[in-house]
Amino acid sequence: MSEADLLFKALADPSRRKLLDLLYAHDGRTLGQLCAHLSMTRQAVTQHLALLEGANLVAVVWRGREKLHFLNPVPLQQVYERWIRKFERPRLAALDALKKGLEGDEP
Amino acid sequence: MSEADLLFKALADPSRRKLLDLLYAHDGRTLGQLCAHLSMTRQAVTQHLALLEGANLVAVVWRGREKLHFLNPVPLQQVYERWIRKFERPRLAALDALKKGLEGDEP
DNA sequence: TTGATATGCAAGTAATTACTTGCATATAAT
DNA sequence: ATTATATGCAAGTAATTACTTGCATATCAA
Repeated sequence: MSEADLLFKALADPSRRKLLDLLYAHDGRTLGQLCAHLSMTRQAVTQHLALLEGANLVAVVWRGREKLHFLNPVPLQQVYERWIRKFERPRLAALDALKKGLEGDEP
Repeated sequence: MSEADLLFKALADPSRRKLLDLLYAHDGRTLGQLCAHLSMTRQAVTQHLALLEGANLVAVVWRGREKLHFLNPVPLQQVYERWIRKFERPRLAALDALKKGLEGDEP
């Protein structure tokens, strides 16, 4: 699976986006701390986090028996480069023209 | 379903992202033209496009029996505002510190 | 008006995804 | 040592998603 696929799939779920927000608000949380904010089992959260790790959006450090989670914003920058910046503005002129009834193929 | 949910779900599928790319390369294509680039049935493509429309990423205009598809980049800008800009850089300092063995909770 | 083209609608199947339950292991606290 | 805490692993279920097949409708061309 491509890097972009992993990324977009990771972002596709509201719970996973919430996890990113939680880490944004306070980086380095343990699994247990993250679980406290979501109403699902610890396992479910673990699986969401695994996906985020797979997309390289979250990095992990063990401290004793605790697993600390850190946000990695780099892949999001790549989304911007590939998917946002590229699509910036100019568009929709053609649509407007059509809607105004020009309806043609010719200039 | 929230607007953001629709958006991220729409972007989660590679075929749908390909459709956006196709429209970026050449806006205003018909359904048939789009189908020619994907190896799945017309119905499948229709369903993908419906999702993109639902996320407001694609707008449609009928010309006779043809359905023309246009890219709308505005929602992508919103993704940027909410999900990229916000997460810009500073991060990961805490992680680096930990990895270097400071391992502490205190400043 | 007949036939071909462009598309829609609806129900079904197959694959994937989100989430759970149950048990196991390792670190920490007493 | 014993118990409690923090987490992992694995298999199962339920829901969702991607895609198909079959038939219907509307526009265009001859």
